[in-house]
Amino acid sequence: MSSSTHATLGVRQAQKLKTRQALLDAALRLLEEQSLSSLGLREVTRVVGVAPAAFYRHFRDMAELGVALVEESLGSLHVMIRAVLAEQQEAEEVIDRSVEAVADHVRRHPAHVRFIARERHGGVRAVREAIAAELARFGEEVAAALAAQEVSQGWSAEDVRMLAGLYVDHLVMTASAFLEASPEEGQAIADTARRQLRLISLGRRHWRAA
Amino acid sequence: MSSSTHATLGVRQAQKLKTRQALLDAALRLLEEQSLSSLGLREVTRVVGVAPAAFYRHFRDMAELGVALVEESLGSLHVMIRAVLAEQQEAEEVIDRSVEAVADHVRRHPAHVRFIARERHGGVRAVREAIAAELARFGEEVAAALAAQEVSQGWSAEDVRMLAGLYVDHLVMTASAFLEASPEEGQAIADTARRQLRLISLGRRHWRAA
DNA sequence: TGTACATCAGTGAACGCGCGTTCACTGATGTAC
DNA sequence: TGTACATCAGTGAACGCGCGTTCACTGATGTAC
Repeated sequence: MSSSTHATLGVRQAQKLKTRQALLDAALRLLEEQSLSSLGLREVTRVVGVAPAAFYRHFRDMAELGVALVEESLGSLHVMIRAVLAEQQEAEEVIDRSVEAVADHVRRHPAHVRFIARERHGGVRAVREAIAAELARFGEEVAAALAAQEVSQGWSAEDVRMLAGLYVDHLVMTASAFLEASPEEGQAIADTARRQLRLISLGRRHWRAA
Repeated sequence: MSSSTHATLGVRQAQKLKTRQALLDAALRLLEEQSLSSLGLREVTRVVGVAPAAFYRHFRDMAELGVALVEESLGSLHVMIRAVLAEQQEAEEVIDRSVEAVADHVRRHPAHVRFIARERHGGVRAVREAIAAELARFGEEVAAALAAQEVSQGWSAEDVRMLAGLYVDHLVMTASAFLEASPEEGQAIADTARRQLRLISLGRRHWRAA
């Protein structure tokens, strides 16, 4: 049942999807050491083991492959964020849980995280825009969750959005900090991230009460 | 007196410096539309109007030119940060002044800001490391300034550093937000940035008093 | 001040190489009857 | 079930092009006397 998608697709389409995924995987791997605007189509097909021309059966160019990678990369992050937001807990617990979830996500999908950090301001417009649009959606989602909390009573929608933005930016910064850190440094980064979130949480509780 | 550096250098060295600067300027201009790892040496020399081989009289490769650009780009930012830190004012004024200074800096040096945002997590290790080292120095400087303020009495050195890190990250995020925004959007970004800093400032005043 | 030699920033031609893209093709899979 | 034809993912050869790097060079600038 879990492979029903492929089962109903027929051999030909299933094989096509497999090649497409292999291209995405190979590109993601190669992107750990370079940026999208310098990644060549031939490099990718060489790793996969298909002819260069086969690339065009799946993507118009590397920018289009990059946009597909954005969806893949932020899809998994999206799942993680929703899981954390869904839990209803004490502020302190939410902070610990969030930092843990980010660390875990980076451990599990380092290449995805690196890709997003690298291409968020990278040289390929279509990819930058896809990332910006997706992160804006995260912001809206976080804002909706924050608005539903008691602490946000009396907050303007705009203030909630500014706080959500602060959280999303902090999330991305923390994730990319974990990425470049050794396991020992990871502890220090987690610690700093928790304290930063605690300070923001404090500011939140005293907002407009100051 | 302002051109004494060149005057004492002799015609030959002065001319060499001029070409070097022309290479840096051309590279910075080309980097608005692509990333360092895809920028070619021939592209740069073509814009400057010198032979490709002349490049090697100034830099070993594009990575070395990139590191030189980091120094140039963060040098001007450094001046701006020090100016803001030097002013002793009310919290509210410091916030307004900071956001204004960042907006102004982006207006004046958009290519420098774009370069730093793009290559901070870009595909060239030496450049990433140069940026990280320079931003860490900013962090130390901000931490020292924060530690000297009344509000920080009783704060541990590590807590001051974590707050400084939050400010530096926020600075970079805000600068790159300004960069991608139209003038009208710029107002909204400035407004959001001010409120975020106000919230952080609130959290700071209630730290360990909660 | 003038002369003879040294330095060296920039030249221009040459090289081998990998790139993106095109094209007619092949042969396994899919479809109609 | 079997047959005849259509589809189309992947092939492999070919192309023109711009790349980074090398090299011996040139001629203006610098230096020693």
